[in-house]
Amino acid sequence: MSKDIYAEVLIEYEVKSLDKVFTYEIPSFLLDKIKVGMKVKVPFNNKSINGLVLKLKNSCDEQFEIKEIIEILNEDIVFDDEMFKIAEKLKNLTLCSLSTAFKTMVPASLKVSSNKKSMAKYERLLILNKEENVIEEYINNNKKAKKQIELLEKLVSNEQIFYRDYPVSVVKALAEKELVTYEYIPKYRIMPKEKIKSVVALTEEQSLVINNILKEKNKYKTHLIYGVTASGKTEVYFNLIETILKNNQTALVLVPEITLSTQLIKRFYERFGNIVGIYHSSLSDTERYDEYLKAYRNEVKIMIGTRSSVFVPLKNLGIIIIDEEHSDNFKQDTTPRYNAIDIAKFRAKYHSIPLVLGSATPSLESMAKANVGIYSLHTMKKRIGLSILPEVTIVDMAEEMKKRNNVISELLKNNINKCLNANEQAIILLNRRGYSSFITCQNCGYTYKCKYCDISLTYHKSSDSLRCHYCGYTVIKDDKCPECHESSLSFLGTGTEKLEDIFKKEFSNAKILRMDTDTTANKGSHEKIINAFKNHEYDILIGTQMISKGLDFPLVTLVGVINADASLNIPDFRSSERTFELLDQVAGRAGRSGLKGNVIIQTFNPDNYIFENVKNHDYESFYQNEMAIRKKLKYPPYYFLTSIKIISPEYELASKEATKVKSFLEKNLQKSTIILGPTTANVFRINNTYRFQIIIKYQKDDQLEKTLKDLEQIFITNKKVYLEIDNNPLKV
DNA sequence: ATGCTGGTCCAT
DNA sequence: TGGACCAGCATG
Repeated sequence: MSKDIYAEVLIEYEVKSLDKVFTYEIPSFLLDKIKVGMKVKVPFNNKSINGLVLKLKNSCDEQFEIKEIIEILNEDIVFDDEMFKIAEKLKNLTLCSLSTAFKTMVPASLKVSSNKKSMAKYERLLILNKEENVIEEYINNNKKAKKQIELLEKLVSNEQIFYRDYPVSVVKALAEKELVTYEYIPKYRIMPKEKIKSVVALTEEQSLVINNILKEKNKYKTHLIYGVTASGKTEVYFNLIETILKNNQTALVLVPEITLSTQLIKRFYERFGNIVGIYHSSLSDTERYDEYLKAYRNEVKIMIGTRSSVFVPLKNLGIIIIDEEHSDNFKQDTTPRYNAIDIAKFRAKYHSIPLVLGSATPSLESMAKANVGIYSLHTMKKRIGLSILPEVTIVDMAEEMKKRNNVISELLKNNINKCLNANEQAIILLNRRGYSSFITCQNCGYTYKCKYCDISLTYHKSSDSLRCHYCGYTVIKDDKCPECHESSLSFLGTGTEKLEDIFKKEFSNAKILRMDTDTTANKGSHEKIINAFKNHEYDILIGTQMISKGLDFPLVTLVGVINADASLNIPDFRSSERTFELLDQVAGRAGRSGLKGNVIIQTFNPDNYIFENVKNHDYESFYQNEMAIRKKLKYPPYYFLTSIKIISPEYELASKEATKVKSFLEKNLQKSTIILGPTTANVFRINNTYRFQIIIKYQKDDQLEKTLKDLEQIFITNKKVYLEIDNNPLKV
């Protein structure tokens, strides 16, 4: 048999025009070393660049000059068959280049490993450096050094002590005598020394779900766990994973956002110890790389992470769990626009294992699939422990306006006061950050708008500036209207920042805390705010949707929603679904520890059907109502969507090309497919580029994939017009 | 993506 | 006539 002396190499440049393979010769000194899936350095266009070996072959009938591979780059990770197939899948789902697909799947530092470790996120854990009898002896001989002895005794009794827990002098003294030393431990991996055994007795409901899923643990199947809040989904996950581990398999757990899941992660550590890995975007590059490698080397058996961890190469995968499956965060909103759930399905299929989706408010798509039997549905209706569902009241703000209660209704005000008097806590939701959402001149009607985008600027009082929430463009506010030079600028639309001011005036004796993207910009500030509120250092927490999820504050008995219309009026067919979910979630923050909870929702549209459903905590009715609307309007889950944006810095060009795209689609897609547009996109101008949008609605169209690929091909050479194709977009 | 080619244009 | 500049092209 002749040796494979040629290699097909994928070039690392992420451009569509280079989305093909180039053949290289393998030099003799690398002949038996190069394998498919390795990173190599190759000469390309008079430069030496990185590439990935896709295939080996022993002949090459091509007529051009063939160059030699220079060297092998990183041998830590060699892509296996599954990774190749995932990359291919990702490419087909999102129409990205293969190179982009691979880059998306691996941590950034896989390029070339820079071995410098940042210690920033590490803690120094003290450990005893001598036999216990030596320590005892030291303790007996040095009775005066109280702090030192206290430290040593704690260590002897297996307590966790960190370098920072004691004065430097104390630790140094002991370290110099070589009695203690320390090791660096990644902060996020600090866990209690004792694992907590599974002591929790399962409810009947929980056991049933577990058994039903495990019955089919050796085949691909998507399971939807529809479990109301506090029904004990986590315990179900734990039990599933325990069984999988016993089988020598591994588990992948996806969560929407790591900052909201610290509680869950802690419980995982307590339960499973150091076989748990964490993977998300706020780890440093090195840390991400480490975690990735640990999974690859089968050193961690459970990986918890956000969207991108769906690509982590766990060995012998046995189950994939996606918690809060309805979350938008599983879909990436930059290219490649993939949905982690789709990738999870692909991997589950590849391994013939179960995929478990869990939520208290499943996405309509998932629930619809469960209802027609594509997913198997597991329902958990019973709440565990003390928590009782709070009472929800809807307030008609039109009525309140007549009484001149512009922001805070009488009912909300009374309830806040009641809450404060009882020394309990309140959460106030306002889904709009900044001070006021726009500034208009009362004299001439001038409104501040972004220079580059088609968006009104939001006023931020703390910096006395106006900011574009799309591109970040910032200007300082003038004292007078820049148009007519009158002092008639007025602040319209209330944001969290203004609300904080209003609350501070209205409830002057209460301690008020605000949480939104502006107050959580710094690392760790998110946790700080949560902890401060949990410790009852504050009475009222004001925030955007950030405060609606996953948080558990036992003393919160009141939840107020200032303006439910803010999210309801977003021009998107999913806005009702998002609002229901948001309100249901935030309502769940009230009364979690046996205290009775109250939820007050203010709206100008009290007749909207979703409020009735929110009031009764009635997901099923909401589902029925919303499904009827989706059916009528031909939206998902009844139809699939694809969005195509045609983007150009030249208005005329964008418009013209958009029309051409439309006729191309009409020519090539099936008759049953609906093509809408082109219309100007939701935000027509962003960063000085104009965007038109075409929406494709279809139930089944065999021509779609090919047509979209052809369309991309046509635009490859067009440097002035850019296409943005989004299959199954979450936001239209 | 990016280095190379070959053309245009203009000052020397 | 040489060089600055740029669009178009090929990259193994």
